[in-house]
Amino acid sequence: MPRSAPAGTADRILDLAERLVQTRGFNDFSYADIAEQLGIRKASLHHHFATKGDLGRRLMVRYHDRFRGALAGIETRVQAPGRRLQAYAALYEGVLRDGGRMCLCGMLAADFSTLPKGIRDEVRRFFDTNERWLSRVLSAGRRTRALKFDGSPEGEARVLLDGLEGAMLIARIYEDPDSFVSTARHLLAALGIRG
Amino acid sequence: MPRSAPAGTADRILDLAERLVQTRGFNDFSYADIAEQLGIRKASLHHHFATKGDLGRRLMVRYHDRFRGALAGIETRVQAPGRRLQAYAALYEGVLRDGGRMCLCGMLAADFSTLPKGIRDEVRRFFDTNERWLSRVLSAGRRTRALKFDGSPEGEARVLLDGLEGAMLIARIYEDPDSFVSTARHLLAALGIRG
DNA sequence: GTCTATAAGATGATAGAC
DNA sequence: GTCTATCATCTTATAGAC
Repeated sequence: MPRSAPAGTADRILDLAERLVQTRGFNDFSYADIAEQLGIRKASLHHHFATKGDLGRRLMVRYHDRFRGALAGIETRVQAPGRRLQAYAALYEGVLRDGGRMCLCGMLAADFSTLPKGIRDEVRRFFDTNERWLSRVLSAGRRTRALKFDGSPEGEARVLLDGLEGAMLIARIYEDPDSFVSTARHLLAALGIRG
Repeated sequence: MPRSAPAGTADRILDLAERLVQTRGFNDFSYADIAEQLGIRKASLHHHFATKGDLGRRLMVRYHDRFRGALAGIETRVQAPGRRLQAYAALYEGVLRDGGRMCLCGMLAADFSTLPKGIRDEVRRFFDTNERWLSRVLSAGRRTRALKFDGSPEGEARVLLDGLEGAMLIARIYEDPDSFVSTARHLLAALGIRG
């Protein structure tokens, strides 16, 4: 397990790109934006990420990995299915409150038709991961009667995912994170989870 | 009430721009795209819409007007609150099935931070209209016990709006309109509406 | 209302020196 | 690994003829 020390230029580039994609979209930031904020020249960025498609794909992979880590962390720290879903929603809330960011993959979903194929595949995989995780939590929760819902866990997982992404999307334009929290609470309450 | 005859160049421009924004986003289409599809030169477009911001704003106003018309149409044709909400969801479904389009305003919500102020205001107004309409239907529906929900009509309206927008956003990347329909059904079922 | 011509700026990307 | 210099291309927008 080498390196994790002074962050590395590549990671600092990804940090800046991540924020830019989350707030402006994939096509509405440029190498010039990153170069300026990093205090480096545009040409140097190409040494770390040959093309913008490259940058985007590796950005997605890192985000996906981190998100998987966050989900694993929830499973370690939190046991009750209802609390796990609350912690899940809190992940989204944190992103939204951090500078009015959109979920990286929600933003890329909007940009989808203009993305290089490699990035598209990663975006789908991200949502697959989320849906599977939610399905498992929902399924286990219903088995122990901690959660209640009709229909398939997969369908219910999609309702949650759709609702949280949409709530984020719209709360952003009103600069009103509380609106997101309200919808999240409604969605969880429908499963029998009390705030 | 003059004119509605041969569509007019301005309206044909808006038709093309509308589809482009809904599929690619506001910053990812150009005057060149429209000029090509319309068989006209780029410079001629500026005669009808001086700037791209102009085009976007007038696009929003037209979309908002039409949507208001569609909502009024539902109120005329459909009486039961549950059916009205089904008809409302069907509006979204129609857009999604028409070439995998995103709701115009959902797309502009993603583009929000890069939009000219005039367009931003129109996008917010659009969502305001939707939320008010939904609130009224929900409120009336609960009064007659046709619909059931806890909390405020406004909060419930936002849950519906968020859910439908998010369901559209994600169904698009899987090219799976049925996924949207599934989430829409779940959301309506939670209000006591049976398909 | 549409055209040609043109402008000024941004974009992602490359070559080659240090 | 970063730099300067350069590139072709695309972007919105304008001037002025027809």
